[in-house]
Amino acid sequence: MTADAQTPLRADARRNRDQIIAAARTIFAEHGPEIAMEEIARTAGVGVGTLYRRFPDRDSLIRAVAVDSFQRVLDDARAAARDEPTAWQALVRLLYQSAELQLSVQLAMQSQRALATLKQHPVVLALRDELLAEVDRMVRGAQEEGNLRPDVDTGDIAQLLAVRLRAPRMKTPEIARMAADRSIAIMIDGLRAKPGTPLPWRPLTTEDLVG
Amino acid sequence: MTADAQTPLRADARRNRDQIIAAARTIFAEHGPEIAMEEIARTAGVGVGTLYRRFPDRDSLIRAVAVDSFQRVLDDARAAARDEPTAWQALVRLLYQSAELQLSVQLAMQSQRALATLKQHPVVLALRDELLAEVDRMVRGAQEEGNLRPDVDTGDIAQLLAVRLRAPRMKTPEIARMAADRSIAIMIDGLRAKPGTPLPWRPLTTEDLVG
Amino acid sequence: MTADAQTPLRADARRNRDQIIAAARTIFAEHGPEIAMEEIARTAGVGVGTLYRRFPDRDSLIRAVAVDSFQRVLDDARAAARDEPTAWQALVRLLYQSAELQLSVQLAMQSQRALATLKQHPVVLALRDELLAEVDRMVRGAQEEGNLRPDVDTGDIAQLLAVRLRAPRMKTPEIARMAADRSIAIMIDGLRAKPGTPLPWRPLTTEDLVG
Amino acid sequence: MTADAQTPLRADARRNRDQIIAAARTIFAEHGPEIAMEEIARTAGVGVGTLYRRFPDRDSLIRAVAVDSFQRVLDDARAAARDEPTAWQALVRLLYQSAELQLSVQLAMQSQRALATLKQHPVVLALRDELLAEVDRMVRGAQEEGNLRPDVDTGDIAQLLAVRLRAPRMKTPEIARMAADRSIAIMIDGLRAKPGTPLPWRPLTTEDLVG
DNA sequence: AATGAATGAGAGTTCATTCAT
DNA sequence: GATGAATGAACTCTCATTCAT
Repeated sequence: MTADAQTPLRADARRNRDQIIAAARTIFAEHGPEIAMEEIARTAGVGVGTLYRRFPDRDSLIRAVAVDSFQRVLDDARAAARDEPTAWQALVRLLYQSAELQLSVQLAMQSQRALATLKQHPVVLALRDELLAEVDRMVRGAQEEGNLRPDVDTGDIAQLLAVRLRAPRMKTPEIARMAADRSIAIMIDGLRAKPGTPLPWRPLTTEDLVG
Repeated sequence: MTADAQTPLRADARRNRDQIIAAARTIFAEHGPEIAMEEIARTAGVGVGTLYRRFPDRDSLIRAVAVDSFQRVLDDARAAARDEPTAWQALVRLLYQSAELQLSVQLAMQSQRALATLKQHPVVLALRDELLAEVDRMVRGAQEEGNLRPDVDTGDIAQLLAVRLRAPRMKTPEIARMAADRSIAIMIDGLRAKPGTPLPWRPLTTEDLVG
Repeated sequence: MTADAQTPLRADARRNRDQIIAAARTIFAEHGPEIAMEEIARTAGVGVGTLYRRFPDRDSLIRAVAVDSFQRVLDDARAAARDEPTAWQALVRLLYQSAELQLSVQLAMQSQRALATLKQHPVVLALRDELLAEVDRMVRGAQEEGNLRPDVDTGDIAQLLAVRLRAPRMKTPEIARMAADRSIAIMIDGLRAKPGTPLPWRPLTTEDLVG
Repeated sequence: MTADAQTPLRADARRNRDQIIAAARTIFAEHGPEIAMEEIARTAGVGVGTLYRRFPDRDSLIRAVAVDSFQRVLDDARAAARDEPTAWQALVRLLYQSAELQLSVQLAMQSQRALATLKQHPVVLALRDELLAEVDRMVRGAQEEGNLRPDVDTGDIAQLLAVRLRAPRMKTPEIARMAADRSIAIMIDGLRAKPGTPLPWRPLTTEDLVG
């Protein structure tokens, strides 16, 4: 009944579901989460009726997209932790790869309603917590390695991760890519363990974020 | 200050106009530019009719808010350029003060429609260009001073300026303030003229932004 | 307080009132009686406030225009009765001159509301009755003269009078004029006392009209 | 029958569409083309949403009603041409039957906007032209028969046809019927080929009408 | 007394969601 | 199960009328 599959859907139903989520991802990213449901259905190549059979209301669809998206970031983070030689490098890679995160965060940012919706959803919260735990491990590791300045904490990193999502739609995708990479590089330089200036206030922890 | 003052409005009309823009600023920031017009009117303490007399449609109101907002950032930037001893310090101050910019950028980001609206509007475009010119001067100055790393350009700074708009609505305003200050501080450290790592690609210029 | 002047208005007020009625005549004829009040005020060269001071609501203005218009037709009818040598000629002249009647009848025809409004108004009703009485006299006279076929009555004439108002806006005003004159001429030929065919039903009297 | 049948509508949709047009016919005739859309929907027994799905805006509905109405008059005219022994009798019958035409003409007359709308619509224009062509044939035929006075042309007849639309809403439907029949009879007598008086100006042709 | 700004009820239109086919 | 038609609440915008200047 809800997005979280229980009975393993019939093959065609499964295909529909996937098409719908894919369409919603794209179209939410482009037009925000208030886009007409009919539009999403059309893009997915199904009727509205089918959309509503799968996702009983808009929030349900938003949640499904967010879960899907968070899951991908989490996978990225875990792959980075596994494959990179140092925690610092894993962190750097995660920051560079944060593009995917953009979607979920954008969803949340673009509308109060979407935000509220996601904050209610246990699956989304669980995934978010897992992601933060992963980043937390990297932060501690990188500080122990001496690569990450000691006066930051996970909350600070999360802030920076979120940067990627600003993307004031540049002239071309190439420029957008450059812009993102460069601003992350600047931030990474600012994160290295050879502080130019002490940071103001106090390190932000995971706790500070969890609203 | 406003976009199209022609006949100097009657005193009460003027007051209403200002209240409406103020209300729209707040409420756009909080709920995005699709919020019901009635809501804005109520917040401003006027009837919908009055709102519509002043701003014939939603776009017109969005434009007015954006102009008002851009004007303030521009004022900030000029004050910084005038009052600070070095271009670098002016730049740093502008980055810290960028909160105001948030609104206009958010407006543009939150909806495709708002973005399109603003890109059409000559006054908004003119203000944007003036602001970029101001930042451009600071960048050159700070590089000549040897305070700003030479491998960045105005486009890179504009990217960072836009960071402030992420604000995943922290637990409390105080934490939000801290978060903002700290991420800016990290970026500023990354900008100092003692690069840890060369930045990827090439410096982004004003040209790269003007889409 | 109502349209029917009591205290002889101040000269400028009087001028305003006349301008408003004149403007309303024109604009009602062109756009129907639902036209925005503001439009009428603008055309009359006064503010809405002034319009409302003179005519407390739309109905009141409609009534005033109708009275003004009926009065002119009545004047025409009386002049015809006075100046023409025979009743038949007076009738013919009235039919040709009926253009003015057009406005009031159009007013009534174009909207249910206007019709209801006018049917309520004693002054309008009185004028209408005086006009019908005048036509009635012509009809009897023309039948006694042997010029008008005996199997018609005043109601039939009133029907024909109303024809003038159809005017499906011809190509040019000249053609419109021609069209009106010719259809009236055809009808007049049909009215002459040398019937081609007996008319169906029975003569329509004034009574049949008064709804 | 309808303007733009593309996909053969589903049975229920078809039924709704017909009900809507029927309701609109009635209610436009009674209250003019500015009547609230909701009213039409209620009369048709559907929701506003359905009305708007079928006819995206008011103009679109007005056009559909006009097309439907014109089609009926055209059918009448053709039936008359086919069934009546002489062109004169066909013409007489058409004049008497012109009640149906009333609606379309009223629509056009009652509001500037409706008129403009119809003048744009190719289907309406085509039907109008076909109707005029039909009348044209009758006129020539009746003149050749010697039944119709030679100094009139199709434009004159069209004028008279339009008479039926005046109907200053008589006391009862019976009286309205009588009034219409009688004024047409008078006009027909005026049209017979034994002119009492030469008509003024010159015969009006189809060309004179096509504005 | 004249003006035009303010108001808010109401009309037009869209779209999330339900339901008949 | 899929589809798209129907529904009506919600929102945008207009305009008759009132009221402060």
